[in-house]
Amino acid sequence: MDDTGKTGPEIRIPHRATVKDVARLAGVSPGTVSNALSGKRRVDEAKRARIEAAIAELGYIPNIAARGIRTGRANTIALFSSMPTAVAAGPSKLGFMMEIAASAALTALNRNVALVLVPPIADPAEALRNVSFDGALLVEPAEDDPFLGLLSARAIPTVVIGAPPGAELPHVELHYEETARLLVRHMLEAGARAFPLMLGQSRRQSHAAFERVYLAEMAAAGLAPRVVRVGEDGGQAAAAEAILAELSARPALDGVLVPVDALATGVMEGLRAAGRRVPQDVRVATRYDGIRARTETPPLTAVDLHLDRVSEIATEALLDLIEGEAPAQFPSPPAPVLLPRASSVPAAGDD
Amino acid sequence: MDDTGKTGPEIRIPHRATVKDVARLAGVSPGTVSNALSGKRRVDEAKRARIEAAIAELGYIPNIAARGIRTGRANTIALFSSMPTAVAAGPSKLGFMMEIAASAALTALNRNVALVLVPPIADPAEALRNVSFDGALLVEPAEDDPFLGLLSARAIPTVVIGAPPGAELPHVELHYEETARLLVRHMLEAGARAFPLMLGQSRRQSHAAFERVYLAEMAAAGLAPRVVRVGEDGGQAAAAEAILAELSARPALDGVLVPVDALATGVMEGLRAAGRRVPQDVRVATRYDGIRARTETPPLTAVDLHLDRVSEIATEALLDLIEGEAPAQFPSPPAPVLLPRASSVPAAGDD
DNA sequence: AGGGCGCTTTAAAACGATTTACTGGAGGCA
DNA sequence: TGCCTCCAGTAAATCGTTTTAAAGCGCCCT
Repeated sequence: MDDTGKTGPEIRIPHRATVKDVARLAGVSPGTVSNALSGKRRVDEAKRARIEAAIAELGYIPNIAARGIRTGRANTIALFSSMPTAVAAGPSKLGFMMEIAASAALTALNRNVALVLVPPIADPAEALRNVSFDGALLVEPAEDDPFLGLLSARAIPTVVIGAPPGAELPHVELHYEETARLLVRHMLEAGARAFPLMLGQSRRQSHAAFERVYLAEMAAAGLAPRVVRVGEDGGQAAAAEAILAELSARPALDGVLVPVDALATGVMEGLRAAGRRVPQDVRVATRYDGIRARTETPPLTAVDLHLDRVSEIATEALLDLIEGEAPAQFPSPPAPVLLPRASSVPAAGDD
Repeated sequence: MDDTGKTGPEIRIPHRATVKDVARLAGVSPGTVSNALSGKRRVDEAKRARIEAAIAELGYIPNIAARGIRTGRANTIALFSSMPTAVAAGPSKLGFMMEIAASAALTALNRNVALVLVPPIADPAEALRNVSFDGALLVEPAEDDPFLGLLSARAIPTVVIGAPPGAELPHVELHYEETARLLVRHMLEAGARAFPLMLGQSRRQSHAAFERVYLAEMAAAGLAPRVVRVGEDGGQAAAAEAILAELSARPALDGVLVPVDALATGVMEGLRAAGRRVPQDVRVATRYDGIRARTETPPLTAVDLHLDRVSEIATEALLDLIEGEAPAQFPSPPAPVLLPRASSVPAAGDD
């Protein structure tokens, strides 16, 4: 350390009060203060009053780290996203994750637990090393999700939002099949007859469910199915390219069902480039009703997934789990609701 | 504790490895392991290798709470929002805060620090008691912000986004005046002559700056200014009511400048109810280019504040501050950019 | 009166890391 | 060779809290 100047905080730090200070001032032992605070054991009413007074006078705030070392609790839960940043962060950096985060943070804090945000970074193990938490909320993990392995290897309580690969973990449904059914049937009702399903390449339950339902419904309607897979890392641009290729191979295309909203943006871009009109020539629908769906021109038909409620349920469940309560059955979130918009429903005057 | 059943986790917890275990396996003392890990002192190359091996074999992860108790660091920063929930959370629970949160979380984690989200709750002191952090990011605090007092009383390093009341704290500019000037001049250029400025009632720097600039620019243009204040707690509904009252008192109104986006939504609602067309009869513009501005019909003219970059700068500054670096001058974020939209710019065919 | 019971209180151990203070050995210099 | 310095290593102290084990006290019952 060099000597060129008085660097660093020379400010007199007010020696944040400890439980010892409180005990001394109240004339009791530290153990008693602890008991008064936690309510784990009876403490004499008069003493309790003196303790309260001392706490107020000193402005005492318990040191959470110190408590954590003894109790093994961090009073913190983590929210992980493993989606590739091109999709999760995207141009607007909002969406899915953040909608869940806001609701989870509020729910957790109401139970005196803080929520930490763990964005997708290069090395997942690195994240684990720098953040301490009692449990994790995992959003729509892929089959080979890097966090999933780490979390279960460490036996960290985890609640999945969506459906866990393997169905081993407690999870809160996002009603994949029902959502898929809503959208496929809507496309059919909107008059689409030759519409591919465009999915990301990562192995996710939601993709599999969409594919399953799509194939079944198309078969039932006597139509030829077609599934297109796009590398999610490429994001929007890859989707635009893919839809152009698709158009030249199958010019009769009259719709696209593209669940991932970032890819939907790309599809719209591609359609515009190819001179196809939405919705007159091609119907488009996506899943998540986020900023992308709403601000496209025209706005995209999507589904209200009730993410705030889902997140709330998942957070409550995780906190129960951490406290050792049996996971029991989670309340099922409200059913998804279709939000028909101009991208699939021609307005009266359109042709 | 009752005895009705084998409750609690009987699962054999794998005894998470500690520094002692690592030391024993590597044949050194715990202190040496600590030094190897932190790099604070030289350690023999051969020993270091054995330690690395032991760590890998045991899957050792340092206990952050234990470290924190000794070093006084939590390796965590908090993001506070004190905005009333009716505005900050609103129907979509997205927006401003979350956009900042996403960017801050990423920046922090790149420096091995976690970000915790502290939503506005009833009792701010309660929040402080349950979350431990080394520093705080405070977004656009009001004059009498409840967190502000608590944070400075505890001498917690804080960086304000926006401008701090009293200019005491380090902060990152949101260019209030420049933003206000962009918008007022745009309204004038768009042909508005009788347009009130609608503000929330809370005492914020941004409101004050908007008012100052608005009054000056109107005076320069020889126009009569008019400032309307609306209780933010009422949110959207209050704004709708206010604009209706304004319309009946001043039927000549031909524009509204309403910086808070939740209030802007209310204004649009009120204008629709009154049968005024936007933008033909009334020009409308707001500040934050969030989901509300983009999804209104017509979409609202707004300003790109570069929140992601602002948040990144603020987070870096806070981390430096925590590490004792002189705050120095923060890099100034990019200048705000006007985003003219249909709410203030009549399309070619409109009349 | 004395033993036993139940309750609150306290002193001390424990949690898992970092930091301090000391030790022993290697090497340099006279 | 003898002395001094420097360096890496270890044992022990330390951080602030909770928890354990033991002690103290009052009271009832016989």
